[in-house]
Amino acid sequence: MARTTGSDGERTEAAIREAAVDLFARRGYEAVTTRQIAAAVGVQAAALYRYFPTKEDLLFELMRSHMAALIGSWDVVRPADADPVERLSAFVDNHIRFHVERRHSTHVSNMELRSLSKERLSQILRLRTAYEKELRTILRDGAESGRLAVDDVGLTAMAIIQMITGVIVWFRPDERLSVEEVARTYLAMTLRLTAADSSREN
Amino acid sequence: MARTTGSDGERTEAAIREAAVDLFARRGYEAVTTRQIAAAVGVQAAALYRYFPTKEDLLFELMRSHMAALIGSWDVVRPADADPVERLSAFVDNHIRFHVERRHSTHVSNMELRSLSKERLSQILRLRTAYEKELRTILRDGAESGRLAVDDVGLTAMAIIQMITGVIVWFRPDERLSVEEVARTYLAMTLRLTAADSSREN
DNA sequence: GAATTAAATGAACGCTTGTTTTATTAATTG
DNA sequence: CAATTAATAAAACAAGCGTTCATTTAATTC
Repeated sequence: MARTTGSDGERTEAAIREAAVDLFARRGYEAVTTRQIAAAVGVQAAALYRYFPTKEDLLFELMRSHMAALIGSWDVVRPADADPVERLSAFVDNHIRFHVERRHSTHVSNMELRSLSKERLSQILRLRTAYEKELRTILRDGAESGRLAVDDVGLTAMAIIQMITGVIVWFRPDERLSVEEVARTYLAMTLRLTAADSSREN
Repeated sequence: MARTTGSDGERTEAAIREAAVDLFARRGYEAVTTRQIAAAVGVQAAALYRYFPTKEDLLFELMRSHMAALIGSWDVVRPADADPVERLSAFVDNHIRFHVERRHSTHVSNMELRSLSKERLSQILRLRTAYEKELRTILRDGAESGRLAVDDVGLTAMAIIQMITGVIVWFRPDERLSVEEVARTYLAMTLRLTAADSSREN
């Protein structure tokens, strides 16, 4: 056999991405073989190389598109000139929803960084830093205007990011909690954590 | 050559553990080869098998002893019959200090769970659950006595654990912050997060 | 309908993996 | 000092790895 009936490049590539995200998230990049990915797609391992030059290229592309999607999703909902409390609320809400919907993808992007080459690692980290800077800016504005209590902007930003990203470790939809409830509870914790003063005075 | 002058089983085993923790933490269990561990110790790969039956046995033992040490360290400082706020403070403080001192070990225990067999995975998870239960108990007591504001005990426990464990991701000693400062700041955030009422009334 | 392009196969490559076996030397014991 | 045990080296093992190559078939184009 060679080319199979009904085969389509675009569909195959999409299937490879999905299978790879799923397997990488579940078993880890290093533990997954190209033959396992191919088997999940329903092709031979050699077929993968039509779409991605190497296994690492595949990993990198998954991470790159994940980070781009994360930044893009924040760009859509980001309040233009709102006060810090409102911006912080929007950030947390968007972050939680995005991560719950993309658990596997997030897992890969957070856990498999060490499998990237130096150059590609710093490329992904640059995207991550850009995203985290959004939160730091909100916290700084909040601290300066007195609407938020922030001892240390960098430390608080990391603490909040860790807390709200951690949702993917334990949360599974279809259980006792809905995404809405989880997002609301995390938002409440974040606002208490920053002692958010919700009385407007601008 | 065979046995080398000055060779000592206990020292070799300890060196294997240290080298393995370090390499597993840096590059990931699957990416590290037995030959790399052996090279870091200064022996041949076959020598490892005098001390650990398989590579997975080595990983498991590192995780098991890490979790045992964590639980043991809490046992030492745990306040017997103190009020919830004081117990929560002690828990966070101990957790931060332990994890900062054992970054590599924590990394391995948190990230390499999927490389364990089913049986061993549940053994480690049982230890982890026992540890986390301590926090949940504190939060429940605090909620019932009105000293802590906790919407959802399980969710809050996970959020706090994620936040205070996340310190190992970014914190490096010898930088602008000391362990004491970091522990203090995280404690302050935790207490605000739970809206801890520090006015005693028992 | 022939020529071309796209999509995939199947076999093979060189290399590395975790592990086992065997032999050898150092330290300890009686 | 002889016998035994502990600690290692060295070499080999089969299995599996990511990747390449030549080839074949399906779909498209002219």
